[in-house]
Amino acid sequence: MLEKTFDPAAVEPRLYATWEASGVFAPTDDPDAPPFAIVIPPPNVTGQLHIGHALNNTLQDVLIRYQRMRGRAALWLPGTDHAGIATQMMVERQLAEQGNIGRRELGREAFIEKVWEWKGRYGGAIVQQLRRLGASCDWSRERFTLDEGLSAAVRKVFVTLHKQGLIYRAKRLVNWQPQLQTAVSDLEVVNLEVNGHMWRIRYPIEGESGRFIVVATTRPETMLGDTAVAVHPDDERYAHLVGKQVRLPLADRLIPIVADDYADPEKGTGAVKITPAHDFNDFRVGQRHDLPMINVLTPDAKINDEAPAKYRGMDRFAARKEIVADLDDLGLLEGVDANKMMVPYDQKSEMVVIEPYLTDQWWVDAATLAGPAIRAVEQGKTVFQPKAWEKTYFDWMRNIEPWCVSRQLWWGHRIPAWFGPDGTAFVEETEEEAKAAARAHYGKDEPLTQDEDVLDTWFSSGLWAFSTLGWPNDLADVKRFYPTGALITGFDIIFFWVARMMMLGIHFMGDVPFHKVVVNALIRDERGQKMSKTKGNVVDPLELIDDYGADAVRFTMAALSGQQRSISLSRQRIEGYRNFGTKLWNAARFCQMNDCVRVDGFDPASVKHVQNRWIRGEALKVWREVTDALENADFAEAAEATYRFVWNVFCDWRLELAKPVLAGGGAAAAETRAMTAWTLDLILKLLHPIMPFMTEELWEKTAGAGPPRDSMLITAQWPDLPASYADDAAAAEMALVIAAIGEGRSVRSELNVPNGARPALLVAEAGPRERRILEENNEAIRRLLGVDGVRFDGAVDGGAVPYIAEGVSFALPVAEFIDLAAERARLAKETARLSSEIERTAKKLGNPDFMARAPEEVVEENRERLAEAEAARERLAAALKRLEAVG
RNA sequence: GGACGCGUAGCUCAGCGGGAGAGCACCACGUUGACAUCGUGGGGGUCGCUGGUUCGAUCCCAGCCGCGUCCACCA
Repeated sequence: MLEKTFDPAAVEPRLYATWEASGVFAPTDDPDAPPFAIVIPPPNVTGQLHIGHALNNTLQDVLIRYQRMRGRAALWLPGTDHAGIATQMMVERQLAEQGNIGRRELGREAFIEKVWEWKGRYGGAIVQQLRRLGASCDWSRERFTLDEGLSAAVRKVFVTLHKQGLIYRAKRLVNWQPQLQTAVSDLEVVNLEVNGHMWRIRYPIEGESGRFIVVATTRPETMLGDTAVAVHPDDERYAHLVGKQVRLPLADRLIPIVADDYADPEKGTGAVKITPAHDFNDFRVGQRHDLPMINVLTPDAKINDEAPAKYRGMDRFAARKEIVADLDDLGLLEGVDANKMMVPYDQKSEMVVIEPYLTDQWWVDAATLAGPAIRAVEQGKTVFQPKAWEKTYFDWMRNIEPWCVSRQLWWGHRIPAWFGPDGTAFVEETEEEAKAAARAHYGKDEPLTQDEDVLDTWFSSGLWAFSTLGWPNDLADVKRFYPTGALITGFDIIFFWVARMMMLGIHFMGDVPFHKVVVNALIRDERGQKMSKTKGNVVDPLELIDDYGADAVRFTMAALSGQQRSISLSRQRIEGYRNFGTKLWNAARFCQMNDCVRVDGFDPASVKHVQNRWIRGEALKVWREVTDALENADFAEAAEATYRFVWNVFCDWRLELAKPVLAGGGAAAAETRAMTAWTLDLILKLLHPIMPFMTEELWEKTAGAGPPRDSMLITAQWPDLPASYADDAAAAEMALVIAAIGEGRSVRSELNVPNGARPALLVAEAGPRERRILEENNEAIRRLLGVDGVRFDGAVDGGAVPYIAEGVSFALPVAEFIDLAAERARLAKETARLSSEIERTAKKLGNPDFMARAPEEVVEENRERLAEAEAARERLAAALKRLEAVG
């Protein structure tokens, strides 16, 4: 006998261990099985499972479990990302906390060793957490972006792109993170609004004592690097000054006034200081006018030696204050205004102001790679779901900028470039090849030094769809599983990751990395607030799993996944889905108590009893719904369809109506038992992708009775139901009995068969109307409930109204008779409603325009509606009359 | 500044040309019964506002109001 409730804490770890040990997570070896692969969006190796992972990985697991049951060679390839910046920072922080020497003192090799040590000890916690969620990843193929194989892929891609001219080295402005002292990509910068100032500064015009040109700036310290002042060529106010020079205050340098379209007469004073080394727009102006580029900052954003001695070594913000004060002293500060402005911050910390900074970096020609990636989506080779994300993808791809891929970090893939004594770069996969290339170049051996920098983490992630499959060394899995079936990910990494995988996948594999991108929403708290540590509203999925079990969490994730923009998560919701699991568990318990055991060779096509024919048709319906939903990666629909079927069809009606039949015994009961067991089995299969633990447990618990199970549920075959299961006649008859019974009050739950008691049909309240309905449908009910005779015996002691059938007695204890006044009011209201409906519909059918232009089926529908409403009104009128007679 | 999306029951959301739905919450009744409950019934909505198209608009179009997100840039 099943326990009263399912105990996730005890069952889930046991089942997971069984699955994992049995090797079912690996794709089948069957060469005829069509392949279906998903690569996991690799979580940071430093990461902890958060609610977004729970959503994302639940959906992947649902899909892969479904495909596995469908008989595909289903591969879910897991792994983690080395997450250059995040990991390096974490280990550095830890070193600092432990009072160890810093990274630079430690030296590169020793530091990297420390990071590996850290990874060995703490890294990969998240892959254990994924197991708790039930993720059926093929752990035997787990990958890490810094694995040797993936590193080989990175080197090969980098070198190939370089030889194709798609990677190059250039000195340009980059987004510089001064705290880490590395370049970051545009995507790693976030612009935040802050209350700042705009200072207006007088630049004295050379040779015209006492005359100034006033420029406005929000970053006065950058003036030390000014190399021009620009005005608009058509700006008459300044036309006479173009070509003259100003003496740059404090720096005491002469710089020209140039005419350039960039200067906007409407903005500020119309004259703009040009600092090519510290501003992206100014950089372009500088290039156009061939201006010098003077960098005035050190890598940690202090003023450098290009500046007057006074400011050297000062932090950029301290220098700002000082410079403003000095300008004021010189009478060169015209004014200062409060100014709301957007300031670039480091996206990770949102604390460190990013500085445009002039450095040598490696760049990927993203615009060239983007072309085919755009076309692939235009042609539908890869589709986004929801489709609206394609526009986001196109907008970004069509305006893509070169991608800065070098990072001045230590933890990551070292750039495979070696420099000769004259600075010539030799980009090769190995040092030997670089040496050979250098020898060919110089005509003799020269000492080479490898580039100190590493690659952007997203460079290796961009290869994930094929590097994890063994490319470039072992192509067997690449041939089998590439392109993958679907990518399921959050919209926040469409640019970071999806776009790069598209570009690199198409370029190197000649085909898209995945046919479908399922984009899921951001999860918020129950009040719609973004979860954040500072707000303290972060929901820990592991805690939820502790409290409700993984199945409930998974079901919640699937059910909410349909929401496209954001998902509001509340515990109440999870609780509701946990209750759903309990409902199913108890339905199974009921089946067990009533000996609903699977029968060898049972064929649902052969069932005779109308209840069994009906549930067969309902089963076909839900099977279709769930299968279609999963084929379309519509997880919410799959969840809802099973929910409705299990609760509202199977439990509410099927099991309730089966009770008298089961109690009646004989062939009808036997058939009903077998059909019930078959239906339960179907439910377990349909629900397994979403609720793997409970369904597997029930599968196992029901294995003892009936024919032996030949496999675990996880590898059971997804059913394939014949269309012939649809039985319209049975559906119609059952609709009748449901309507008849359902119109009475409190009937449904009362169709219970207490243990050891005589089977009884208990109706709490049987008013005149219920009695009438039961009488009128006596014949149908008799047949459908599978009893030989049903007789209505009238009230007993103001309490019970027994039905006596052959061998079965149904008692209808009447707690209270219906409040006749209320019932009369209800009927009157309903009659009024019907009247208005009849009036409206009749009017519509009398409208010549409607008759002329509405589609035939709509007209027909309206005719039917009219007829139904009229019939219903008549019935009600009669009922009302009878009621009045009773009253 | 550009783009995308969203305003439907108290809450979270489905629906998207042919007489508005679900879950939760709420109220009432029942519950020795497979059910950490469960069941039955009920209240509650001019489907953001204003126009337009249509025989017919919650649904399509335009404008407005409110909210959210992304991108760009602000000397």
